[in-house]
Amino acid sequence: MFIASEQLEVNLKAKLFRGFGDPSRLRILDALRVTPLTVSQLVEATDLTQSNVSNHLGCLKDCGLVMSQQSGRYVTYRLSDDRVAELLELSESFLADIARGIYECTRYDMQDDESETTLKD
Amino acid sequence: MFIASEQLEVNLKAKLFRGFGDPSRLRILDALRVTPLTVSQLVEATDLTQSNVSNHLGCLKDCGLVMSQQSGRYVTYRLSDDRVAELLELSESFLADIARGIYECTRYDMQDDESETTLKD
DNA sequence: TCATTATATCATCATTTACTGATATAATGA
DNA sequence: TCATTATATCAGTAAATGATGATATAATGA
Repeated sequence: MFIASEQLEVNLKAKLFRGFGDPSRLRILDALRVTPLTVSQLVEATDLTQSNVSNHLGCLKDCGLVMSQQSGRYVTYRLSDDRVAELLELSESFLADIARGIYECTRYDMQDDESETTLKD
Repeated sequence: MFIASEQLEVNLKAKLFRGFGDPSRLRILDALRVTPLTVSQLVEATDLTQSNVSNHLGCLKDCGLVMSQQSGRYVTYRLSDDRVAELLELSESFLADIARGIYECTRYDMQDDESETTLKD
């Protein structure tokens, strides 16, 4: 049995991470790390279609990763919090080391092309 | 046009975040934050089925979030890096503030039951 | 050797997700 | 008002994903 609020928290956290879990959305977020941008600027920056960008922005907003501000017919999106960028940075630092580890560390057992991380005993 | 290595990096990052992007996997990771555990201990800790846990562990390993160590017929899983826990902590801190913000900040425009984060202008 | 135990893998099904193209909404300027 | 522009939404489709039950593998102890 699980406490309802724990369930809720875990679901919310999963939703948050799923916001980051798509290459197109990561490209949108990467663009917004530099500066706030309108939808059409994001379309240009990412080479995605307009409807695709709008849909992803909806998802990102729903996950709380971005916020939007309308002025005239433009809607400008920005990261909603410094920790969004921090999460991206931390993941990049982690990935860099994972990649390094896979090539440097002989205790890692690589098989196939997948990045296996089995620790030999 | 996108540089191939950028594409690869973004795909890898998306894969990493998708590892966190499921409630069952988050519960597994939460359990492993405290201490390394065998598969059967994880089954008990999470109330998931054995095959479900094994499948999720495969996913987590593939994403580089956990590593495994076999001893006898037991396989013990642990978080692969401190930054896995750090990413979880950062997301929790973020979610806590998002939730607080939604209730406290009158500049946020809530509609429906969704956690809207539209900034009024 | 044989039965048991721990874990992994596989096929299947239902659900979710991402993308596309078309259309709707709504602000602007002529 | 009308045409244009910026953005959002929607239906349809293809692909990915998570859960389940059954089965495979492989280590252990009798």
